[in-house]
Amino acid sequence: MGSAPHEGYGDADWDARLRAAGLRSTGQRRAVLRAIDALRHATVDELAAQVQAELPEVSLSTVYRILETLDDAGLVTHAHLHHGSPTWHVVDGDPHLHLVCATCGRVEQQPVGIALALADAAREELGFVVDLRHLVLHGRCSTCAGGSPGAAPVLDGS
Amino acid sequence: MGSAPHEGYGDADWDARLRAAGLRSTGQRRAVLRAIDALRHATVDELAAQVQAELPEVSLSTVYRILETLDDAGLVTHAHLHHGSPTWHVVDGDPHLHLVCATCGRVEQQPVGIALALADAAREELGFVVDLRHLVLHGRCSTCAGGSPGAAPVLDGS
DNA sequence: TTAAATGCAAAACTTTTGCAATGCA
DNA sequence: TGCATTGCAAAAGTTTTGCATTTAA
Repeated sequence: MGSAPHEGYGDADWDARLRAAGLRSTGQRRAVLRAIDALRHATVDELAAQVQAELPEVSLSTVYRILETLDDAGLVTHAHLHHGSPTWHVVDGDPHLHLVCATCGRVEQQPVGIALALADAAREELGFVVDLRHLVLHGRCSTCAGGSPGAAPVLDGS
Repeated sequence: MGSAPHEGYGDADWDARLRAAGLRSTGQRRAVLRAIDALRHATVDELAAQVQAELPEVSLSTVYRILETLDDAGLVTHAHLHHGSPTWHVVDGDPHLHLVCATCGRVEQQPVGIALALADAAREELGFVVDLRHLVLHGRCSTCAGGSPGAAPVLDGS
């Protein structure tokens, strides 16, 4: 798998990845994969709407079942970026973490590099092996934080 | 800002903290605070069960409303440590982050110190102000990771 | 041909809301 | 007493499940 952030995938790619994972390549599964790829960070109902724009007869329960299957197979993954529904995205060659702004709700992706030192420290000091793909940083983006790059980190309270 | 991790609070403390926050001190609110303090990391239904062991007539909707009120007032907070329900805990003088083991499900708390460098880097390189109180590290604890402190961080895939 | 996947509907579960009764200040 | 809080029940929203039908291999 390549390492450029996002070349876009074609149906043939999804077909191949499904088969490589030992899964049947169905129209519904390819449509869900296309939807996740197109929407980047989407909830179940957003994905279902996108899929149903093409294939109206696809039911919501099918989308749930497909997501579970694809997650188990490692083709997609999800993170709990907001309250409620998890957010889904494609697993490609570039591990990344998510930054979620508590004010405007925007989600940014960043390469995991910024957190490698933390992962090393956790492993060496605590014996804890961090899965950086599931790392979510909550806080305020540069716009909402007032653009002052020197602001103190939010740290009061527990 | 006290630094002993957990001295335990009495009813008088909760009463005082509620009043200091401008809230009425009701039996139900104090019971919810005691339950959160006793259970450390608990979901709504676990808290409701704990509260109802003492005050059986307290309804689930009241627990939801109390948690929202206490969260707004800054007396408690919550994190999405697992799928589904958020996990609640008391806000005391010691900010901490959570380590969640994907294998055994255990939750550890750690002081935020280990992540200060990450917060600094995010602020300086990206202008993003991280709220360390909401930081959750998913991965494998020392027991489940096989105890080998040199294991590579989980980093394959997206 | 055959087991896996899907569509539909119902069930299960979680969280929120309306409103009358209660209780803190 | 007055208004915030609570209890109860119903509603709303989300996710799962059962089963007959369809479909990929």
